Amino acid sequence: MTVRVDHEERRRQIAEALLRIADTQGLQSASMRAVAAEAGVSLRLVQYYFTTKQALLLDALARLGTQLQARMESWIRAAGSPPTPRSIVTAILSSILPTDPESRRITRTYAAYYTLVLNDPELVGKHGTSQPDLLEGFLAKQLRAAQQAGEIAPDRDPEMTAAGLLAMVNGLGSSVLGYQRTGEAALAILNHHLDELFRSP
Amino acid sequence: MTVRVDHEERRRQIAEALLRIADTQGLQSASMRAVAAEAGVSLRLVQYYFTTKQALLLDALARLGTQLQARMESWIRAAGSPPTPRSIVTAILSSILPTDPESRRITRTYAAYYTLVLNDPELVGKHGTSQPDLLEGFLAKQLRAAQQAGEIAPDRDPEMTAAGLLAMVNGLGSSVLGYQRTGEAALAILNHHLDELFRSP
DNA sequence: CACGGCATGATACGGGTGTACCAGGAGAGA
DNA sequence: TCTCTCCTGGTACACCCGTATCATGCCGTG
Repeated sequence: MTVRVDHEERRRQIAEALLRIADTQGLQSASMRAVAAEAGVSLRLVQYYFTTKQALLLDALARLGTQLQARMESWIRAAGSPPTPRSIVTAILSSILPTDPESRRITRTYAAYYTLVLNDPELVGKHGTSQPDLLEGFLAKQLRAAQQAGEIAPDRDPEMTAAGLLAMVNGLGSSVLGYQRTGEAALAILNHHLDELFRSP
Repeated sequence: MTVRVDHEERRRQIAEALLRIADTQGLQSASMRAVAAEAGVSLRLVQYYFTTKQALLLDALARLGTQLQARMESWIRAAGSPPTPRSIVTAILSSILPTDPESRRITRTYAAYYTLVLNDPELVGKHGTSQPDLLEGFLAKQLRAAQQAGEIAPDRDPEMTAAGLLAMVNGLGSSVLGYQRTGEAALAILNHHLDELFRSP
C-alpha cells in the first residue's frame, strides 16, 4: 500500500522552494523551472506533483497560511499566563508585524500573493469567508471581553476597533516592507495606539 | 525651434495607456506591445519616447503620484470653507480610500507598483524621502493644530497618531481592493476612529 | 518470472517578452 | 534644390515561459 516515495513530503519540499523564491525574488520570479532548481528536482517532477502552476501556487499559499497561524498561536502562548485579553490582542497584532526574519518572510510573501489575487480574483475566491474575517471576529471578541472587564471604554465599537487595528497593522507592515519605517518604529506606533485603547475610562 | 510633434503630449498618452492597463489587468500585463496597442501607436514609438521599459514605468509612476496629489488637494478644497483641521484630516484620509472609480484606479495601480518595488528596491529608491513621509508630516501638523484647539486630547502623540491613521487607511484600502469589505464599510470604520479621536477631552 | 503502473528524465512546442536593427518619409535650414 | 535631422514603421533576435510528449527505469503484485 505504501507508495515508493512520500508524496506529501515531496510536495512540501517543492512548495517551500516556491515560498523561498517568492520571499527573496518575488512571485513573478517563481517560474516552474526556478522552483525546480531551488527544490533540487527536475522540472518534470514539479509538473508531476503539481499538475499545473496554479495548483502549486494555491498549495503554497495554503502552507503559508498554516505557517502564519502557527506563528500567531505561538505568540499567544508566549504572551504570558494566564493570558489576558490585552496580552492576546497585543500578541496577535505584533506577530503579524514584520519585525523578525520569519515575519518578514511571511509578510513579504503574502504581499506578493495579494497583488496576484488583485488581478485574478477567482484564483482564491472560492474559499468563501477568508481567514482575515475570522481573525477579525476573534479580535473583536477579545476586545469585548476587555471592555466588560473595564479595560476599554464602553462606547468603543469592538468590531470597528478590531477592523481598524487589523488594517493599521497591515498598513504598518506595508510601510516596513517598503523601507519607509523600521519594524521597531512600527511596533512603537502600534503600542502607542494600544495604550490609548486600553486605558481605564 | 518647435519640434514636429509634441513630445510631452505623446509621452503622456503612452504613460496613461500603461496606467490604464495596470489598473484593469495588472502591471505584469503591461508589456511594451500591450501599452503600444492600448495607446494606439506602434511598438517602435513606445521605444522611441521611452527608451527602456523601466523608464516608462517610472514616468507613469510619477504621473500617478501627481494624480493622487491633485485628488487630495481637490478633496481638501471641497472639504468646506473655512477648512478646519478636522475637515482637512478627514478629506485627506477619505480621498485615499478606494470608494469611487477614480480612487479605486489609483489605489489599485499603486498596489501593483508596490509589489514591483518590493523585489527591486532601488527602482524607485533614489528619490530620497518619499511622499508618504511628507504626507505624514502634514497630517501630524493638522492634528497638532486640532490638539491646540482642544479638539483632541493633549496626551495623544500627533506623529504616532498620524502614522497610525495613514497605515490604517492603507490597510483598509487593501481590504477593499481584496473584496473583503466595501468602500462604504471602510469609510465607516475610518469615521468611527476619527470620531473617537476628535472628541473633547 | 512476467507485467503493469508509479516515478523520473530529457526534450519539444507554441507563444510572449524586452530590445536592437534597418529602412524610409517629411519638413527645416543651406 | 539639396541635405540633414527628426520621427515612424516593420521586423528580427535571443530568451524565458507553462505545458505536453516520449521514453525508461524500478518495484510490488499476480
